[in-house]
Amino acid sequence: MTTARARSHYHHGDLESALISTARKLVRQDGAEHLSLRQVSQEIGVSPSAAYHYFPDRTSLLSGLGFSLFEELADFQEKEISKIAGNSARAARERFRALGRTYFHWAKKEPHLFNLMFGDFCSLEKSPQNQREENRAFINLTKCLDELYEFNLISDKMRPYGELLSWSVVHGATSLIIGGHLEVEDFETTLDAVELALGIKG
Amino acid sequence: MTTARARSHYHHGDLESALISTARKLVRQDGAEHLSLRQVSQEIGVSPSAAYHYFPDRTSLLSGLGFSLFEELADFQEKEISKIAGNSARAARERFRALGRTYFHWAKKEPHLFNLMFGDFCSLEKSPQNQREENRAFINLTKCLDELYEFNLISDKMRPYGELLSWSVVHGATSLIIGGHLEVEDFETTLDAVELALGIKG
DNA sequence: TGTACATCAGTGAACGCGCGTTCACTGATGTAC
DNA sequence: TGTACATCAGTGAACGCGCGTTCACTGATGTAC
Repeated sequence: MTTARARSHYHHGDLESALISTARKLVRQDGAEHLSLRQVSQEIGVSPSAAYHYFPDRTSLLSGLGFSLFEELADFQEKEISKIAGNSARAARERFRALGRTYFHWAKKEPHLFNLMFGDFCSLEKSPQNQREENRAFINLTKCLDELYEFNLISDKMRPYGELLSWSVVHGATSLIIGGHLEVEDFETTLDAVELALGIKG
Repeated sequence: MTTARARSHYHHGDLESALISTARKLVRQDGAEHLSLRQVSQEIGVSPSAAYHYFPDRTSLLSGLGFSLFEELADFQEKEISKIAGNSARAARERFRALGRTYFHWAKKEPHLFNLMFGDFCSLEKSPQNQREENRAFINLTKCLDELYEFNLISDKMRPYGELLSWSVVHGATSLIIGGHLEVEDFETTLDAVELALGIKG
């Protein structure tokens, strides 16, 4: 970006990604509903109309940001998972919990961004891109459950419900906690409950 | 309202509740972020400043609406539950599922309202009133789980997780479905999973 | 290597808008005597 | 029962604002010859 910017004062060089990252910064602070194109442009130091070369309107900038956030979450999860090495049952269990924890921690750290991804379902049209990134996270979950299953840590009866149950519980607890309806401590208890439910422990 | 309105053309008679119910109507259509006091006033046929006798600002009107929505949801759940009579294990199970279903159906029918209650966590300050109404729904859940427990339908091991697990799963699946990340059919599967998890069936 | 020119990526002024909120006001109400 | 008056619940004009979006434009770039 520094080099790109050095090219010229007139041409920004990488405005599209600057728009996304500045939008990220502002949504992070104020929430998606307060994002304005003018504010984004001003922050970058570019005229208000420049953005229209990249996004037809405000909504599609938010969509673009949404996509990049799904990427970001998946990256974050994969990075954390990869820290837990080993082919043991123990490691598999830890990876499973890590998967849930990273989801929660990310949301807890960035509630406004989380809300853009999952809360403002109406302003965010469901693009095929988002679908794809979501699948990436979903595939990670499936891999993790398969691994547990191979170690006989999930009962046959429960395995088919693995993805749906895990994602719903983790997402639900996360939402309710950042919404102030449950306590932070409840998250680990919830993970315990899922493990018990799947037969992983107990 | 008709009689109250008939009193006079100048004095509305019941403006406070008219503000809430009109706000409800508009949020229902357009989402909370698009609610404007001017629009609400205009809809009622009252000057834009009249609302300030009842709500100090836009945000507190939304809070007021939020409170009334928690009431509404609890009412709806209680009404549906009460349709299922009987002191049998079977009835208890049906009441449990009904509790989850009403939550989901309500959200599915009114996604914008649901989003105001649970999604826009940032704009809605957590009033003691909301707390109370939420408790009402929570108490219904506890009663239902206790009943199942008395019929030996929940294992000792899982009973302590009952509320947390049920609420998280139901809330999570609901959010993900109205957000377009899961399919409508997944909701019943999710309920099956919770029942299996708690030991209610299987 | 130098130049003409199409294309790209910005500018900046202007549009019309609806918004939240304030203020001094006034019409209606109901109560005390 | 009638009247004076404090209180309540509205009015409507005005404020200043930031917004999304459009448009004709221009400066920079890079490519073909």
